[in-house]
Amino acid sequence: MRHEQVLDSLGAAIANGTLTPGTVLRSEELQERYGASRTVAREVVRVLETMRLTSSKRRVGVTVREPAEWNHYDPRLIRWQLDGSARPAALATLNELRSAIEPCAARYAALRATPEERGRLGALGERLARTARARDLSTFLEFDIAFHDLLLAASRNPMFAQLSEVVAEVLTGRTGHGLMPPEPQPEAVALHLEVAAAVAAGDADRAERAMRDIVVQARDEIAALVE
Amino acid sequence: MRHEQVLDSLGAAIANGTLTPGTVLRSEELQERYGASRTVAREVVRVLETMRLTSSKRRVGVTVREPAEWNHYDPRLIRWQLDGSARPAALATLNELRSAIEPCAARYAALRATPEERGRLGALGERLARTARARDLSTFLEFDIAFHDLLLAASRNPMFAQLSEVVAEVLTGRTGHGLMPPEPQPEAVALHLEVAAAVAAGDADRAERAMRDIVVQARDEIAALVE
DNA sequence: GAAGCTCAAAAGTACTACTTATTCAAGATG
DNA sequence: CATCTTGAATAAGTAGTACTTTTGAGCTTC
Repeated sequence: MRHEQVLDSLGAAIANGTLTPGTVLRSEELQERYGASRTVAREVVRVLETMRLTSSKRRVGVTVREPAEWNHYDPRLIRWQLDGSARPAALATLNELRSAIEPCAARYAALRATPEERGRLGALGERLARTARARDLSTFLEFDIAFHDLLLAASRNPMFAQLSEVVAEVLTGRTGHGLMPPEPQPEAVALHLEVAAAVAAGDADRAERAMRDIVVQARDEIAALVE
Repeated sequence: MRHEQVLDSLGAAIANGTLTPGTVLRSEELQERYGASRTVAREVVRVLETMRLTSSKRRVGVTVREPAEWNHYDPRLIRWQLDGSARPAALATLNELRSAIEPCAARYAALRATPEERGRLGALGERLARTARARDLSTFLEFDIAFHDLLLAASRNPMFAQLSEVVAEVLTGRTGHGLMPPEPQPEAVALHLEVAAAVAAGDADRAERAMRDIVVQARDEIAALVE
């Protein structure tokens, strides 16, 4: 419990630049600052070290690394950035990642999904279309996330599958931030149905193309809002 | 030092399935097995926990998680898999990841690279072409890695940039495993030059297309060898 | 047989002592 | 005067002990 508190506090401080790269901390100093024991302080530093947020050297101390060295795929680091001042930049980065992965994931899903997954994907597409017509934005988002989550899982690539949280974050971040049109766009819904159909048919090229259209649309949408 | 030894040993055992998911370890047991102190054992477990390879619960012990839950982007886990029996599967997964990311990275590099980077990319392309003509496969690989590394960095997306090690691993894995033709393919070289030219010109679509052709070629090459 | 209580097991936390590596500087040596 | 050696101080690494908290399992009781 103490461990997590200290870790979150220190990690967030580093992730958001309160502690700038090159800053040196001594472990004794950390114990005092957070009123934690040596054990807790050491283990927290170990964790930060495995995330490559810091590096420890004898006789020097714990130094904060450059952002370029961080392990940017660590879920915790992503969370710290999204919850802090770096949120807009983090969302942009994650959106780019998502737009790179998903078309490829759709391709492999078309090749590897189980019959059951193909069925569920179609069903989700249908429900998506229905909630879109009803203009129920919050359940639309829910089904949208479920759709992309299932697709990533069906790609049978663990590294793709692991990005489901990232995709969920990007999708909710978009609606939550008032960056979405008041109702789901008909073309987007049609493209989701197209992806589901292509996966059902095992047509990799078609699935990839349709998903690429989806992420390109999202990309342009965001780019337009940055203007 | 002790810490790293124990971590590598235990981590590799989990990553390669010697310790199957669901296995329960007690920390005291680990101390004995590796002859390490309580401190070392605890910190190793902490690290494995942050990599989501294990989960610790009071009164139960340290249980090995399902592979689906692991943090597959952790460089250490990637290494353990590549160095173990899971190597072929890991290389396939990483190759898919790489083929998804690089076209997108090329796009953003075309939009965001510094003038200096654009120049260096062109120079690397030239050197690539020269070593290809000379059929110097090992220095060709070296420049190939440098080319992709620079491109990923120039994308200005930290999550893309971080995959440079992965790309390097995939490229060397391909040549090292005797999976490459005895000499670099002329089309691949031409495509690299095309990417460099598109980036230099700031033509995002063209850069993305050329890079997609490169990774598709690599994908088909590997798919053909699996047959 | 279900609800609740007790006990023990195992991780979590705290603290102390000792070891090792590394920096910095003073002093020796050329 | 420059350079190399040596040594002391420092801060992380490792080891070990003691205590706390949680929780699963068996037992009791109604």
